Amino acid sequence: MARQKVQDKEKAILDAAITVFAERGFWDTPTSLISKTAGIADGTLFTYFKTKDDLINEVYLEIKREIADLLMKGINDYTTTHGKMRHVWNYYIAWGVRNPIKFNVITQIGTSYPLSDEVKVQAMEPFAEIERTAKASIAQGEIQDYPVEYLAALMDSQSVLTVRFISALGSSDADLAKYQQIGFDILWNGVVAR
Amino acid sequence: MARQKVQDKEKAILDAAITVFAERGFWDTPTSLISKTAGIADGTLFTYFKTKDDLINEVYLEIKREIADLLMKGINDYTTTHGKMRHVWNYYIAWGVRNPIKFNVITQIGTSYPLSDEVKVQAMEPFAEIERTAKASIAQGEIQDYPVEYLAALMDSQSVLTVRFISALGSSDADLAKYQQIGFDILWNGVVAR
Amino acid sequence: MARQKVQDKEKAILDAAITVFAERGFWDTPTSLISKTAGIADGTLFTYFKTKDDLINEVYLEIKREIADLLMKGINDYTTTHGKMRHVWNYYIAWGVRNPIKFNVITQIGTSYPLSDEVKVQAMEPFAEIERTAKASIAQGEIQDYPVEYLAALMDSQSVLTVRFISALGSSDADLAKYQQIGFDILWNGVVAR
Amino acid sequence: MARQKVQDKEKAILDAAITVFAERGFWDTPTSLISKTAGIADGTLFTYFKTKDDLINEVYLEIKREIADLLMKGINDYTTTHGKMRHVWNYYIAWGVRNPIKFNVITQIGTSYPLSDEVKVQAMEPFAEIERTAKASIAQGEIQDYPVEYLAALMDSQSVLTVRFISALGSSDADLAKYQQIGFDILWNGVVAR
DNA sequence: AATGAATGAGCATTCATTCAT
DNA sequence: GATGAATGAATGCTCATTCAT
Repeated sequence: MARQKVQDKEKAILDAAITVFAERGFWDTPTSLISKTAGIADGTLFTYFKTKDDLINEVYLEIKREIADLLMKGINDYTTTHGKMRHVWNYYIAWGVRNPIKFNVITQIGTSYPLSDEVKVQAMEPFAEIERTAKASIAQGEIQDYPVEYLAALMDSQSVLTVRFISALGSSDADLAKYQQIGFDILWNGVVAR
Repeated sequence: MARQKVQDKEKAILDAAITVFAERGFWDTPTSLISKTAGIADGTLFTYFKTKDDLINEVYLEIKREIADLLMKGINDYTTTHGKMRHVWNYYIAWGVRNPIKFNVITQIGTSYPLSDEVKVQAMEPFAEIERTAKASIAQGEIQDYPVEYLAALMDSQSVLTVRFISALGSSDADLAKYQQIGFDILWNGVVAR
Repeated sequence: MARQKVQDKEKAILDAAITVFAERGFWDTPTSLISKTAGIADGTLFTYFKTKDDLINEVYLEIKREIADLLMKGINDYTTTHGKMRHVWNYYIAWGVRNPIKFNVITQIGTSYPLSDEVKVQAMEPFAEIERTAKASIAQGEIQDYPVEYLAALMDSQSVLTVRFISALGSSDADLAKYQQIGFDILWNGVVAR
Repeated sequence: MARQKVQDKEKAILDAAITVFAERGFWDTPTSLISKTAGIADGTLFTYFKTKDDLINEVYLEIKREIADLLMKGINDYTTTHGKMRHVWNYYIAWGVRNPIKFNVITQIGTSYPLSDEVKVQAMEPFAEIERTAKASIAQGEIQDYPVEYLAALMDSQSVLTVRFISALGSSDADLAKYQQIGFDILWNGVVAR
């Protein structure tokens, strides 16, 4: 038996990519720098990812999955829409602030890289639960009857902004807590029916 | 006369850059394509912009200035905070929907290009008036006492999202009007004191 | 038994190489494709052929040997020079037309690959009988007194051309017969003493 | 006015390519070696030839044109088919023997490179006159009624072989004269009606 | 012996920038 | 100032070969 493709190595490449992408932006990052950072030979990268494009898509998916796992984990401990959304909001903001590198990388890729449609779809899937919750809430007249897609996009964009804001302030626990609160209040007050 | 010609050429380069950046993303756009689109020789571009980086920064500033001019123009026709903000909001959304090329270019540059600090500062300046308005409003207890910088960032991110949303729907006048309304309502309800 | 297996594998590699060389030209054929076609692992190829160069040389020899076996087999059924040459000519042309893949591969290698001298010599050996026949014929005054090496080369080049010509026409039996005849007539009339 | 593309430089690249192609075969020749040999920067090669493929096709055409010019020049000094063909034969053989490098390169490219159809057609054009002569001769019953395409191919392949043979012998004037004679005699006797 | 992951030199091509004209 | 040919470093990816398993 020859050496087997090791998951460790794939992971190492992904991690290296995330690190250097965060530092220099992926447009400016040669694959050779990723290999070097991962501690492997230039050619080896391509046994794990057929092209640089594949690697970027995979980096994106990997991080999205990590986020989804985190956010969906405790979500059913809550029964109210407010509770569920608050949970998602808080965890996402906290994750973003605590993982600034990964956070930068997904937002960067998301906004300025032509991801494959397949990947886009896969990246959305895990968040379906949130949309379901929102729809139910609208149906009950709890939150206003705005198109859910707009609300989803809104929540996403506002969370990104909030993470960036906290990061710019220095990512202290106090700021995290403060803007988790402010951000969510604005969002909720903005959409709740009254 | 000669002066005129020169300014024309600079403008031509800037316009060409915006066009091709929108089409292919600026990371993927060689300066030679910009020159060609502008109808000038490859080398000439560099007598107007010392480096490609300078050009990108200038493109960004140029568009930001255009937006600022537009938004600030009629702002003092309104006396209330609500009126002023609504005016800014509506004009910005409409401008974005009607100028998708320029809109894409600034958001693209803004999120994935390392702009010089100087340019970032210059780009903010024209929007100072809005911040002043917001501060006054907070002082009067009209809108809640949240940090203005956060509010400014919020308004910005939400408007970008809204433009994108309308564009994705096809940019009809009806959608424009609808989401101008929804978006502003959510924003205002989110921050207003009650 | 194990011996058998080994020989089978070497044969499998050679066959695979011929197939893919014919399809894509050997300059454009990675050894990995040969391994894959042969149903073995990349590394295994190199236990049978030390380098790609060795493999190419061996492919060449293998095919040359096959041709030699075929041509020399019935040659002594004929007693006249004309009969012997006609036999060789006809069989070679027919073999080339019926085995276009192998035919292409040897001509391709022969004209554009730097074969080792040793291989060149080995490839010639089996055709010695033909040269002997020609020499005898010259001695008897049957064919003209031209250097045999030139005659041998002539016969070779003309047969290659003839095979290619028939192949280009579609390799029908009628064309095969027709150009076997024409080609040989020209050749024989060209060299026969009168 | 900027520096203009100089014909000298294009010529220098073509010459360099021919030289190194002859030495190592074009499959094994990196463009960087051609540039170096031509005394230009790596990138410059691509301002004259868009791709390596273009360069190879152009090298082929260039040499074919040179040959055509040479062969067609004095051809109409002769009135008989025999005279015309002899002229073409002699000049071609002599050119090949005196220009072994170029000669190797065209035969190499011709037999093992997938030339564009357009180039193949262009390369044939100048030799149309020869085919016309052959056809006329057949019509008069001077040479046998074999398909002209076959005859053309035959003449070509036999001349290549003859050049190679003379070259292998050392390219002396004596050998040149001797095999010009032998080769043509065989060819003519092979096809002439009797 | 067989496997196939690992290696890293090598390659065609691109492109921002320079500079002779 | 304008031009566009020249430059050469940089890049994504390939592939013959090695070698740990």
